[in-house]
Amino acid sequence: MSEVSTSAPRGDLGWGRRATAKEVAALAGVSPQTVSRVANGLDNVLPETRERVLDAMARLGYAPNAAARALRTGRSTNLGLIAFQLSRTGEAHIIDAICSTARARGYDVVLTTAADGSAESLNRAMVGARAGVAGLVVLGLETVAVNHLRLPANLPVVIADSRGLSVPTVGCDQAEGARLAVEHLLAGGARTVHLVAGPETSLQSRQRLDSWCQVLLAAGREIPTPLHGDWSAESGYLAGRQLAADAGVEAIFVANDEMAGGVLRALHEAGRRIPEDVAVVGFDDVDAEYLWPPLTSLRQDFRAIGEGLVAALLEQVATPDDRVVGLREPRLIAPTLVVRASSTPTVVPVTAREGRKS
Amino acid sequence: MSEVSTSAPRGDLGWGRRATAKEVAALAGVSPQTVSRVANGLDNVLPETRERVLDAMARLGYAPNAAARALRTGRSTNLGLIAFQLSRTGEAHIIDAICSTARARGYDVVLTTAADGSAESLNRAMVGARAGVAGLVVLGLETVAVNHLRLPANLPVVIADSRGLSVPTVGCDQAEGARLAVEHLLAGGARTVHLVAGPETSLQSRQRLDSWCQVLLAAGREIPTPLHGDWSAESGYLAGRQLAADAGVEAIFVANDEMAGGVLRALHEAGRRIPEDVAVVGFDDVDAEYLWPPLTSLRQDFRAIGEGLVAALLEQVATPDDRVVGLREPRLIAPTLVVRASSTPTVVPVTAREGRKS
DNA sequence: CTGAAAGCGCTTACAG
DNA sequence: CTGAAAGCGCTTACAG
Repeated sequence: MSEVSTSAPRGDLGWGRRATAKEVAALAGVSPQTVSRVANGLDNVLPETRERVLDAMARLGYAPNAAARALRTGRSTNLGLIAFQLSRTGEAHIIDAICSTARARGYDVVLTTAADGSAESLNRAMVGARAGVAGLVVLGLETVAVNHLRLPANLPVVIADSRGLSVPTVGCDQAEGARLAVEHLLAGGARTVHLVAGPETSLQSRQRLDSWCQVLLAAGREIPTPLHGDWSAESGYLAGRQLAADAGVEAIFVANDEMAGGVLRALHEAGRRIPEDVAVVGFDDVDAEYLWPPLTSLRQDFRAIGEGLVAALLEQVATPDDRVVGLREPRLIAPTLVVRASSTPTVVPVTAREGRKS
Repeated sequence: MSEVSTSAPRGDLGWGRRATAKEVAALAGVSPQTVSRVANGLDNVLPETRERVLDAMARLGYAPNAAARALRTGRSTNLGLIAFQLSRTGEAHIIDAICSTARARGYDVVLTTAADGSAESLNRAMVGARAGVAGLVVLGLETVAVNHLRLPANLPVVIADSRGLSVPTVGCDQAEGARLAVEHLLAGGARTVHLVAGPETSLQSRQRLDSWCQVLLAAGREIPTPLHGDWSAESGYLAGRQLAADAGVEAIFVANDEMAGGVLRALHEAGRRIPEDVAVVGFDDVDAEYLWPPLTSLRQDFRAIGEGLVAALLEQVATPDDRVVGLREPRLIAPTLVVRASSTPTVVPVTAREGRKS
């Protein structure tokens, strides 16, 4: 570990020292509040004056002190975002959408990661995150025990994919997704559909499971015992090995794509043909297209979910008092079924067959 | 879209209104700075007094106003984080590590997403992000034109995976990774190794390419024309189809796992056996284990990279003046080769063969 | 169109 | 161990 330590001053001031409006004012020969007007883009400034101020700002590298502004106005331009397992499937996509939407609306996003999706973990994260933010977006609620969630008082909050909480919610229509998956597999000729669900404590998993169950019931099919994974590919693999050992399994609905990847591997290893012997459908449509065979999956509109969350939150923020304007039906965004080769032998990418049409 | 709009007041105050130290002080019968002492955990407070204050804080739900504190102390507890394509492979893992490390050190992370990895895009993001943060972590620099990067003056900055910039750097040892990949494939018997690189403008891709080239050169092997993807699975698929059409291709090093997924699909579709006909190695080791066949890949220690970035940044922040203490050799974190079935026919998961040992 | 005054909530010396 | 005073940098009325 050889470390060449050199000094390379970047100016006369220490790190934290930055030009103030007062200094800009002095340089431009105006008062501080004229600087403020220019900084905030107000139009009651003589063009010539504005020029002088802008020039002085540029020369001093001025940027308004966010803390002072927040203190004075009482408004924060920070939105708290609580998430966990960013690397998991859809979470990163939603965060991406939240960030760009927030920025477009003039807000910064303060990201706090929770240890897991339990109520305790999220509560802890919310305590840390609530200071100095205009509102809170909570992602990754993974618990059925939503009543253990302690929401900060006096702060707008939206929670993705929750239910039964008195806060606005935006999320995927899990039930609709599961319905599409099961009906697609039944339409493909399977007598029934096996399920690899998420953790039993997961709200989302529960919703997908309930819907799966209802659709099978409505169709008068046998309802197999669902298996539970933890959303990881490995857990899907383990579940897949169980299902691969059962010759009666004709179709599997897997509650997310990562687990579906594991299921596919287990089926390959057992020599089961996909989809001829077993048809598989995943959920999320992340990386599904380049699994082998390409995985039929439910595409979530993560961008719409992220945008919807920010919109619902800012609606609250804009409300002068503390009425929960958004206490309403959850806003559900329907996923769409993207059919690929893992569930139908006839679906073959056209590009892949060029030059050797059968 | 039926929306039930109900009012549900959560207290007498509007959203933004929170208890102040003054109010806590009045309730506890002390002065505001005693409240401040308690809030900051100073020990020069009589235990009995502390109790009264803590009680009052709890009753009013007091939390110090972050903006006021930041303004007064001149210190920010925010770290700016600039990233793009959070959903891409390793980025989310690094961000996760950065968040938890930052929080453990008492900092919040303000996340800004850039449109892409170009110098212009990152410059724009930095302008927005530099206000009110103690320092900046820049992720996702994807341009070879690092000299177009305009770093904010008077602000500590660390950039992941950069080179030739006068700021501290922590990143993956790309050259070492590529070396391991190529040598592994050559050791497997391939006459040479084809490359599916990232974009030509990517610094990381360039480093992997250079190393690939050098290792082949040193081994006296033919150097095939590298193909360039854009890191996406689809671009890997397109490159894979070209390579699959060439019967001379025996081994492929793909610069990330997503593209490798596309390459595998193209090889499957062309009927090439993996690894008997073509051996494949990816990079990042994200989701590699559950591709089919399981993909040999270079595992990056994303957590170490994230922690290293925060550590390097806070080292700067702690420096009283603006010397760049960390202007040193980049801190490189070596990836490790995880060998799986995509590169060696002998590697078969033990668990998968239970009960039918050949 | 521009400026003097006041204050957001906190913490840092300084007294006692 | 506790409190009165001052000020961080900005913006919001209010004058002119």
